[in-house]
Amino acid sequence: MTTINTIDVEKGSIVLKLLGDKTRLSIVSLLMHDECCVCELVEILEMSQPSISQHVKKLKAAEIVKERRQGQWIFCRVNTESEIFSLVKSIMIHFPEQREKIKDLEIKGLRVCCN
Amino acid sequence: MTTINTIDVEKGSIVLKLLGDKTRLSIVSLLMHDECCVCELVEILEMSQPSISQHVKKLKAAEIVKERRQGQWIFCRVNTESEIFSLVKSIMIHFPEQREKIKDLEIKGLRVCCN
DNA sequence: CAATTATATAAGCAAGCACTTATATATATA
DNA sequence: TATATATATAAGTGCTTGCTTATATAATTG
Repeated sequence: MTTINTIDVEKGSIVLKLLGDKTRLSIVSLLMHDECCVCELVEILEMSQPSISQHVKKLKAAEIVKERRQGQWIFCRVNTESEIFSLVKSIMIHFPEQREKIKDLEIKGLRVCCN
Repeated sequence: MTTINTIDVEKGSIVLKLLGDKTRLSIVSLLMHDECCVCELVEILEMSQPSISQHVKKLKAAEIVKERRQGQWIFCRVNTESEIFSLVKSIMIHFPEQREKIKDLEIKGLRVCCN
């Protein structure tokens, strides 16, 4: 029998509250399979840059996502080293993949990492 | 390869937002292994009756929990028939079991279903 | 160095939320 | 039928949240 490391309710509820927002859930869903920079998220989600920036900041604070700077861009990805990653992963498998959204960006020539 | 029925972001974020509250997360965690009536939740969580009642109402509206009236008591349990149950289950396995909380109630003679 | 592009931050605001207190409803029982 | 117990609901309140606009910072490029 396999056992899972449990997360305490206090910490877990913070993660769930953060993922309980459509925009943030979409961001994490996008990042599950690809690295994305903030400007790509702005493009895909059709939201203002400050709004996306604030959401990413919250996700980072909760260790749900990680950032990496490359030149003027900040690339975001899911923080797979975090204590809460197993919870995040368990949740995200229930949502549709977003690969096409990123494919669409590539087709439009708006994908940053293609430069 | 096994596939999972996906949930749309709109619907899923509602579930996550609801579970993103410490009290509601505790309620669902308690209900994962036992049926409980509202007054037992009030006792265990040490919160006011209206507050618990309002939380349960929200969980019911989102089809996370179900109710069953027996006399003057309303017994709550997790709605395992719901479309979103697989998501709920995936989440709840990450939190510690709450069986002892209910055992404690039994010891104190406050368990309703023992009557 | 000036202009451009990407991102972050600050301040303000309207909506949502979780509680409270007071009261209503529903069932059980003497 | 009156009282007690369980639960629901309504209204009020302060805190939180997600956006907006404006501005700051940081890296790039001509």
